[in-house]
Amino acid sequence: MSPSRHSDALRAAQMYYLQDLTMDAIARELRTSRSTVSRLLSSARDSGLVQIQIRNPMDTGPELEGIIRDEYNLDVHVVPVLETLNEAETLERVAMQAARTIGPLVDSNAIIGVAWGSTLSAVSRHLTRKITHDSVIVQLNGAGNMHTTGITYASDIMRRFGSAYGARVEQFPVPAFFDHAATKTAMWNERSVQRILKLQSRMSIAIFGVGSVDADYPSHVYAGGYLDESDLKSLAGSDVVGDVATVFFRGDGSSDGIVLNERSTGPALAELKQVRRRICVVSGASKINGLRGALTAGLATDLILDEATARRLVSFDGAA
Amino acid sequence: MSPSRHSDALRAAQMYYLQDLTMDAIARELRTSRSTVSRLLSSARDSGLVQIQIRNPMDTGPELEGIIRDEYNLDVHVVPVLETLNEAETLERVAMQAARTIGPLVDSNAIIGVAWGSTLSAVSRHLTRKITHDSVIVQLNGAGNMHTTGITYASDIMRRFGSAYGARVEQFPVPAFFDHAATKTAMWNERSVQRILKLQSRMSIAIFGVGSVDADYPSHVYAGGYLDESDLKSLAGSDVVGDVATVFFRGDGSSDGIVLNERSTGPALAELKQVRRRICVVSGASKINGLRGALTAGLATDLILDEATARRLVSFDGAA
DNA sequence: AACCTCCATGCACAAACGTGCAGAACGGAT
DNA sequence: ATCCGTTCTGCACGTTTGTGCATGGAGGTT
Repeated sequence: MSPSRHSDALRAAQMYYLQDLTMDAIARELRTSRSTVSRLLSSARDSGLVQIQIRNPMDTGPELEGIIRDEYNLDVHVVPVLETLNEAETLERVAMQAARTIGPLVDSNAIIGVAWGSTLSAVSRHLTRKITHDSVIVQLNGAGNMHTTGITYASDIMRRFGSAYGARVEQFPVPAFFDHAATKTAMWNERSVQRILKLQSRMSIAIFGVGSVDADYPSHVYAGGYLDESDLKSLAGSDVVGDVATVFFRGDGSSDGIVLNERSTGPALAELKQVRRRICVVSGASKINGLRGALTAGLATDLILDEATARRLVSFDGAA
Repeated sequence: MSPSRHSDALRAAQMYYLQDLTMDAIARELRTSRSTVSRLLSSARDSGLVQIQIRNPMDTGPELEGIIRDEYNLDVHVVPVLETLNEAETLERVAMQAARTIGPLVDSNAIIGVAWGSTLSAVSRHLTRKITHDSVIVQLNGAGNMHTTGITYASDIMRRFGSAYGARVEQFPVPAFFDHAATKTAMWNERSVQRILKLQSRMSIAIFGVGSVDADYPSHVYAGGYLDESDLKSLAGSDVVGDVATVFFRGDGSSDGIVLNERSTGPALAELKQVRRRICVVSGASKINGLRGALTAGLATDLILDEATARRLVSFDGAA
């Protein structure tokens, strides 16, 4: 974008959002047409020049958000969505709102860990630009499986994050699960891998969805050729309810003794919990069991989820 | 406002600003009419639920803002305004943008010092609501003069600040200038006055305009019956260029030996400079001399001013 | 119960806005 | 200098949004 166009956009944004002038009036001041002003404003919006935030004064009684907040001790953003909407539409809307909620949290010098999956993919498509300096996007877990190297799918997500925030992107070019734990041990000693692990250990923000074993539409992980018959059987045998970044856990939040985790490339839960800001995005009530496990494990500091799921989360909790 | 209306406003705001739905679509989801949604949204905006910020990535070369920022080492917000606009319109627009710029800086537990004058009056009329807890608005200087107690004028300003931020208001019921320095000394020992002075010493934010001796439309202070002939002569004799909260200073930022200050009720400049955030709002290029003195004195950490004045500020500086 | 006042609602109209399209302006490449 | 591809602009149209007004319902008073 040309420099004068940029400063015109800034001026227009100030006049429109801070001075309440109409586009018509702005057009006259900038000696251009109203439609140009309209375009300037939309470019100002999606280049992150204009930041719109909704701050919920949380003194509005013990509503949905308050209940969840108290129960799990985290920040909650319930996305208002009609319960009648289908999965895809709900996901889109949760993703859009999640993307815009995340924006203000991203700062310069941030190291942002990003998982992959259909939720994150949707979020990545709705990110609003924000100019930061020296930020890094680092992939949380490998994406390869028996059929593909997973590169394109996961890397699209990463790339979108990178370009939205003007950040360097660090991929993690390993499979999601190794066939043999020994291979993982070996790889973890490679310097190329250690560089990524080191970055991960310094993350200031982590963004992830959750997988749930019994979801209506099983997550990528459970359906995408990542696990074979015996793996799935082993999960069932360990009472696993879900995963975050291909690391599995039980309903009580524990993850010890789950053998599959020894071959997984995602960060151990204890490690993940070192991250200051851990943002979990969930769309679809059928993920409820995985979600509850993740929250019980204390994996998230921020939760963004649709209203229907939020409602189920508290109603079950109430019964328990 | 009823609680359900409030939560509807929140939902509507989320759907409109975060999910890009049209008001029509939102109306259907909330089972109401589109016009109600329009009204919900505007109530969400001016109750501070929706926060719109313009962040200027300051890497856009050494423009107006950058030059001033570097010269005086403070944060600058230049308000785009056509140079052809008259004083009143310019003031309105600067005030509106100032009010919205200040909003995000106000936090709970803040002690906010507020001066009075036509600039502050205009700002106070455009404040956007923001819910805070345990904030206090404290008057920086007395407003009485020989004709009136000044109560209504200044207290209107204070009251508007108070109700916008849900803050307690502490007036300063003294004249702007005492006739005799001795009276000030006496009053300053009164406990009622000391309470205010104590609050002032703990301010986290101060908001003020500047007066300029030679402004086209002289400030309230110079025209409103606050000073008599001999006072004005004494100011001229001391090379005074302007004032902040009825405390005078010279072009080089110094204020020592200005006798009128001994009778003024405003905070001494050294005291004012203790405040972490000092926001100066200026509209009208004829205040340039007062402004330059105030900036040289380092009175402000944040400056909000119209474009024409900003331009004159740098062009003169360049010549000096 | 009857009355009144206040305020939220929906309607209808006018104002403001977004966007496909065709032409203009720009910036290389030949 | 000419061509071509790209980007920007203004117009025109359809859509979306703000608001004065009349209506109706809730809550308070006599």
